[in-house]
Amino acid sequence: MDVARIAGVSQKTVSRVFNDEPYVSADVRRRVLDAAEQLGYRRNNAARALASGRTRSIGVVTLGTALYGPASLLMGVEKVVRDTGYALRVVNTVEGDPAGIAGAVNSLLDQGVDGIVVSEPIDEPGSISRSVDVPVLVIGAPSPVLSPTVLSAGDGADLMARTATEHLLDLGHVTVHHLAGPQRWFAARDRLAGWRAVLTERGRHLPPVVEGDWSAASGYRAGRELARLPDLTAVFAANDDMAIGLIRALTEAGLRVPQDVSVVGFDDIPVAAYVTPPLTTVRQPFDAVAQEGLKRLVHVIENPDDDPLPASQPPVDLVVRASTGPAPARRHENPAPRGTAPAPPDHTPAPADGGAPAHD
Amino acid sequence: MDVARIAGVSQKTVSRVFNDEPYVSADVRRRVLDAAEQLGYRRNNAARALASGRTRSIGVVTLGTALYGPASLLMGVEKVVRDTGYALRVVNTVEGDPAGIAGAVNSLLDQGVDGIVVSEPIDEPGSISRSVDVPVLVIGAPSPVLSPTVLSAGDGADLMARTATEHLLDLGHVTVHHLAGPQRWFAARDRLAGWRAVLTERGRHLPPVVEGDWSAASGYRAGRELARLPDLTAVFAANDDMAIGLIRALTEAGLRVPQDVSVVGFDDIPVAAYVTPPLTTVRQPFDAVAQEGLKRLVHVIENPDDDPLPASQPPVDLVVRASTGPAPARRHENPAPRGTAPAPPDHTPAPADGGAPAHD
DNA sequence: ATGAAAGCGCTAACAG
DNA sequence: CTGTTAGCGCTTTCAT
Repeated sequence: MDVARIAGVSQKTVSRVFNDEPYVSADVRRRVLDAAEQLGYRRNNAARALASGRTRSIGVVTLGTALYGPASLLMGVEKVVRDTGYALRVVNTVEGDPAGIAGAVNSLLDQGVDGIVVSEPIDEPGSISRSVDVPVLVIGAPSPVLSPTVLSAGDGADLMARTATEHLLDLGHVTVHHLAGPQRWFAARDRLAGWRAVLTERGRHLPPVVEGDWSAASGYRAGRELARLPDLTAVFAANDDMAIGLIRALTEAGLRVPQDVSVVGFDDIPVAAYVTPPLTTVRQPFDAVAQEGLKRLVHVIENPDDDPLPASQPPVDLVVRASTGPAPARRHENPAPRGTAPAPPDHTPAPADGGAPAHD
Repeated sequence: MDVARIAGVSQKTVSRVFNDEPYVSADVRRRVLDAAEQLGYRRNNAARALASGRTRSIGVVTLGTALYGPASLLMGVEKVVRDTGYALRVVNTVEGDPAGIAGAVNSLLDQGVDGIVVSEPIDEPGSISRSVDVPVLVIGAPSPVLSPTVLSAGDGADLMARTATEHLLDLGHVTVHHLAGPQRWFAARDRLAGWRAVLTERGRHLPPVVEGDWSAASGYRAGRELARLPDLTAVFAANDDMAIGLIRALTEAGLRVPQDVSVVGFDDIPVAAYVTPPLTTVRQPFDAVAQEGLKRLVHVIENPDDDPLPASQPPVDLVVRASTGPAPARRHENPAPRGTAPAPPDHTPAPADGGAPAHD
């Protein structure tokens, strides 16, 4: 190593300097740093990885979509990974890819990573638990792989769904319909489960579930169906995009939101406060989830023998805007003609703020 | 190497098998593969990289946002990188990070990559051209780094902006206002340039530019200002999120879209067809751009001596929906009271479809 | 068609 | 505080 020669020290000493190890005199450190600077020296990661057995990188398996949720999670993960000094390797799983999660995890293992993050995996039929030997953090799902250390994060979805449903019930709606996400996604299943639990607990009628694919287009299609239901007064949509498509379809069918039908979304995407009407929704704490999960993953990687750090539940954040309001007066017993505005019953509270965004 | 021993061959032969090199008899190949399978052998990438000097990985520098544009680009890049057998390393540049692009590129170089993709860089003051020794693909901007081989892709923004502006002018609007993106972004500057060029060419008045930060919230704020302008009849917004916030503000101010003011967005985000009114916008060909750019980057990496593959311009895709319509009759000379519906002049074409999504 | 020897650039383990 | 000796698992180069 040339740096060592120029600085007049051994290779090992150079190594010590660059790894911030103790026991290097200030003088020697200076000389090494100068020599390195002068030579434009940059240490070779491949060699480091080979010699030490650690790659100092973390792999993440994501869905190949630009959907707000997964994308936010990925950005959150990247930030923490970088902050902790690791490098990030990314592999997508494509829906319909036979290899699925297992294939993605495998390719990460081939590349060499010290830990793996599986973000919002979907339930691939073929992806049976392969066992891996590095710690794994699974976000928003039960673990699809076997590993000596499996951490999980972001599993508050069902509680958030409960809150959304309860909000609607508390406004006086007799029951709440659900526009679900694709049931191959755990995230979609959890939201459905939370919704169902609340309705069941309160002894409410469980209307049939309509399933979308997360897109506004699918929400629109579902909305055309739902608009025909005479007892429809409240819908909990599994994400904001579908809620927006749904609202468009309802509006076109002559139903007013929220006077005739209330709609709650999920995620709080950036435009949610600015669509018409501004969307009541449950904000997902993507950054917090990513950050906390990664901290724990890195801790396990670097202290394999310690007890894993405890997980914490982020608080549920229901953002009430203008797409939800009190149930229309006995609409299900005495259906007013669609598109007509029944005078709001005077004992119910006024709808939430009708215009300006609730936050920013 | 155990595989070699069990298969009864030399280490080198195992290497040949795994690299699909010629001159291995079918029999030997079988034995090696069996032995590897049996041992659960997986070749060590660090050692490969160390010995060969190639890491078989490509690094990408992205903005740390979940914005639809950057996120779509990243997903497109991931797909091609995976398809070509490379691994993907991701580093974000955070706005305000002093290290900026240069820092991100540096960390990628430290990690070891065979090529670098810089996606939609912003104009960091301090990030003066560092010279790097691997090929670089820059998407949507002039190159922020010096490299023996610099490729570029996705620079059709200015043409797309022209098309959006022309669409508005062709509808009879006297001039077009522009709600710009943050001018530190090249993407924002290109769109502004395209808009300005058209207006100038046609000898139209150039109204002052309002600058947002890509968010719906900033579009909303801009909309409140713009709503006060008596001659406002058409706005070209630099992205869809801002267009949505803008429309909300205009609507709240009593202006109808498109009867009083026409709005064109940029990107064609998935909800664009479902907001009210459905948004006329310019669709960005993110996947095509990523795919074509990466193909060329990989080609350069693997055939350093060949001529680089030629770039191609994707066609501009203006999606006309319901947020644009004919200019109101002489609104600037004889301003109708805000919020009133002037009867549409009968010689003008009807606005585009008012409801159902144009595509899916 | 296959093998032997050398070495990529670093860190681990131990000496001094 | 600093140096020596090995060797990580592969590819390279040259033999055979």
